[in-house]
Amino acid sequence: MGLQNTIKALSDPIRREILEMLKGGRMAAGEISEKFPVSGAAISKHLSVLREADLIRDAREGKFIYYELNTSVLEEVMLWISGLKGDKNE
Amino acid sequence: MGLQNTIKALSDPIRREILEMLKGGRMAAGEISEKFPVSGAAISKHLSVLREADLIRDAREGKFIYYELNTSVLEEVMLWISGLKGDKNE
DNA sequence: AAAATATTTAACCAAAAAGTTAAATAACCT
DNA sequence: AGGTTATTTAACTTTTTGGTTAAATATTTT
Repeated sequence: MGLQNTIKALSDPIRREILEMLKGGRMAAGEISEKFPVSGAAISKHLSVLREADLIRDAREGKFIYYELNTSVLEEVMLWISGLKGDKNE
Repeated sequence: MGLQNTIKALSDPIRREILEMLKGGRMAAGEISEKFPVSGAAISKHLSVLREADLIRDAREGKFIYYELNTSVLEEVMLWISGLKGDKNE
């Protein structure tokens, strides 16, 4: 966990796009997967990177696993960047 | 260039540490290099990743090449994150 | 219980990233 | 000019990342 995991998770364009999709609300893994030209297995791995970074949370509902955005860990990134910029109001 | 390059550049811990060091003012490549347990060549490559992302600027002065922090491109990262968080005041 | 569906995990592969040492550049100093 | 210092570039190796297909797991449906 921590900043390193968060930024690493954000460093892939597919993962960022997944997060953007989830901004519109929770989605099942399959729904997410449909939008990308890569295999479901590849998306599943991206989802687990995002989950390990705590950028998303999952909830099984029957056959489906729903994913939803968790933005709380982004605060740490914002703070780090603000610190670098030397902002007064972190 | 763009968000992808910036975040990618930020995703390595050595590179982030370099940026933090430069917060204290410009430093020559060799000075930066001393602080890390990797070769000068490795640091030189990190510096070029950061330079290509425009996170640092370089200026030769005689034998030395000084690097300084450029935080302006971080704005884009902040905006992207803010957008994800759905912030009103971007 | 067997078949179908949704998703992950395993085993593997290729491309990218990060490291190394040695050679090339560039500027300074006798 | 020749030697030393600072730094980068080249060539190469190792590790990590992101992808694939096939098998495993979980759940629902028949």
